[in-house]
Amino acid sequence: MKERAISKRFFDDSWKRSSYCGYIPSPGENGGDVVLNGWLRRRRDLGGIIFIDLWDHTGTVQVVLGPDMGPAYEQAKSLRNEFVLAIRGKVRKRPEGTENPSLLTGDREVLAEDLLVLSPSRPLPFEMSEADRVDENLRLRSRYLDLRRPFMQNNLRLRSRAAEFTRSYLSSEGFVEVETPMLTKSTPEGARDYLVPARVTPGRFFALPQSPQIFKQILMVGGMDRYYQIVKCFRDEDLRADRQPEFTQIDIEMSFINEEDITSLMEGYMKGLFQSILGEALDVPFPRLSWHEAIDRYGSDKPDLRIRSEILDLDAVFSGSSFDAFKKILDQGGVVRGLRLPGGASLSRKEISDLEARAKELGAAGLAPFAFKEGGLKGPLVKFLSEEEQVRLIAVSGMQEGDILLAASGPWRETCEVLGHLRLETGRRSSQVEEDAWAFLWVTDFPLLEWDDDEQRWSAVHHPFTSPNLEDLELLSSDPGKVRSRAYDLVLNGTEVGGGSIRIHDPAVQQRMFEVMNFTPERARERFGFLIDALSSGTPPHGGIALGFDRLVMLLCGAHSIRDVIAFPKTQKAQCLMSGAPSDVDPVQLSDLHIALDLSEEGKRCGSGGEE
RNA sequence: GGGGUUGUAGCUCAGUCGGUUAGAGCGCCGGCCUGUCACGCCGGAGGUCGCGAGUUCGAGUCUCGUCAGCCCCGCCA
Repeated sequence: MKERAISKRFFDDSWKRSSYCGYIPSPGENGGDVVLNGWLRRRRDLGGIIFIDLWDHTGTVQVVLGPDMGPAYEQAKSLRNEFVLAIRGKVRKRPEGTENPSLLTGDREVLAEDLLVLSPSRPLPFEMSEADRVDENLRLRSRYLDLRRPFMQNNLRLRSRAAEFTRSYLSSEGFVEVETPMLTKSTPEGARDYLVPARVTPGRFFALPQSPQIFKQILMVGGMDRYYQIVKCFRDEDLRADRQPEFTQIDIEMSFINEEDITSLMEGYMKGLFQSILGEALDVPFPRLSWHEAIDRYGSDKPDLRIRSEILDLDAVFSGSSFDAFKKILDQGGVVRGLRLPGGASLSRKEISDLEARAKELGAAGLAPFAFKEGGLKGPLVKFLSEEEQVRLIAVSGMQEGDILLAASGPWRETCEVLGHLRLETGRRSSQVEEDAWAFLWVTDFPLLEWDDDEQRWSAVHHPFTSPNLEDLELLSSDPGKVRSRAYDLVLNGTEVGGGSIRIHDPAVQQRMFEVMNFTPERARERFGFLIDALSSGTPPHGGIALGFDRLVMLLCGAHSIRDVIAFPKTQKAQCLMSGAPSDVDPVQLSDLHIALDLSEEGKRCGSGGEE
């Protein structure tokens, strides 16, 4: 940047804007004198006259700088992109034939009379006009520029409006916003914690909350009745397009309620939110599926209902067939499931083998294609099916001429999930997705416990305070894997946007849970002692939900990553490319904390949504 | 931890079968231009081909490793 003299003029009241760039009064209305503040988005220097596009978050307006503006014209020649300017001038109608219909303010312009450069700009690492094509690496490093783009402006402003709606809705429903600690206690189960050491407590660590779960339950014990918070949560896990190491939840908990209270509250919330933000009228109540049905029909506990196709049960077709591999699996209690791809018979050999490779990557033993063409089934396994079985396969799958059916076999859940992934991926590729639909649904009746092979014990699918379905209480001893929980997830367009449960409020049931999970009383006490004490001190029946605010806003914005709705997101390696965090610290800071580093293995340098 | 993909000028990209001095558009710098709006015209500067090894007479190009971005599997109660 060139050396510039420090201007004797400064940003006094006379230079404060009288109008935003996008809201310039039309000359007919309230034309006349204006002061503008904004960024120089583009300049066109024609030699004797200079046009600049002055931008702020409301829009862009053309300013004309001519020799008749006096000494300031000389200065105007040195203006460059993204300089911050204050401009004094007069609004006028553009001369006939020079209107620009692609600009909202394109029928008018500001004839500059005076100009103050508030701040120059270095030549920038990328141009605003092509920022949507720029490498994300660079966007993140220069986030302040990225944020100046209309796309990011829109996303963050929409996010703000969504938060505002959330507060006002919950407040009107009698919820109290309570803040919970960020420096808190590490909890077992679940994601890896971010740990925080402190000088005054050497050798001990805080953990940043994975969610305020325990605190919100204690607030219920504390008689708060209805709590909410829009709150950051932290999980040290690997990232995805919809996961960040720190992410925001709308955290909710209510007393003296059951599942219906939560679902109707959320349906009212979503209806209001979509109406207020997008002007969309949602149909409520949302459909519900049990977890078992979701896996069985869609191969996912967060099915995207915008895709019509479902996974097909082919057990009956293959149980009598002479294909031994499938029969053997069926005899062992496994399943045969299929996925019909409309028009898929025209897939090339390579496309089919790619699908097979993907199925294997997802854990399937293989994938058997049955193409329906030239009036009959084609495929390597057709010869194992009798005429009658072929007819039945076509009938069961609803195949039409030109379709293909992909069959897989193995354990129920794994097989469904493999086909569930293929359903999504092929559905998206062949645009079977109803793009402008908002497909909400509730997934209920999750299993309460699952067997943890590593630790050789039952562990909570949701978390250890989730209430079992009281009808299944007996199974807790006899067949823990069969116990249904009172947990529920809210799914939108194949994204889990929220999840929660009715909690255990009976200390005896909680005790029973810990026993099944093989937590000794000592271990339970060490980890959750304060919660156990609280729950033994008069606990109202209670339950709640947490919504993944970033994911919800992402869907509202039509963005494809939550990074696009977070002002300062981190990369997949959980780095902040702008600030360079995390970074080395001064050895003195470490010694204050009594921390010694052992990086012999790792070398010197060096995963989030609505679930609670 | 694993699979895929990308990395060449400030940005977006091209670069043939491994072969002489690595190119284009935009941006930047200088000059010209009074109705442009992706202004136009003339000229110029600008390169650790992500990094490190290896193969070769010769590597942007081939091989191995490594770093970083993105997508995915595992993981995320």
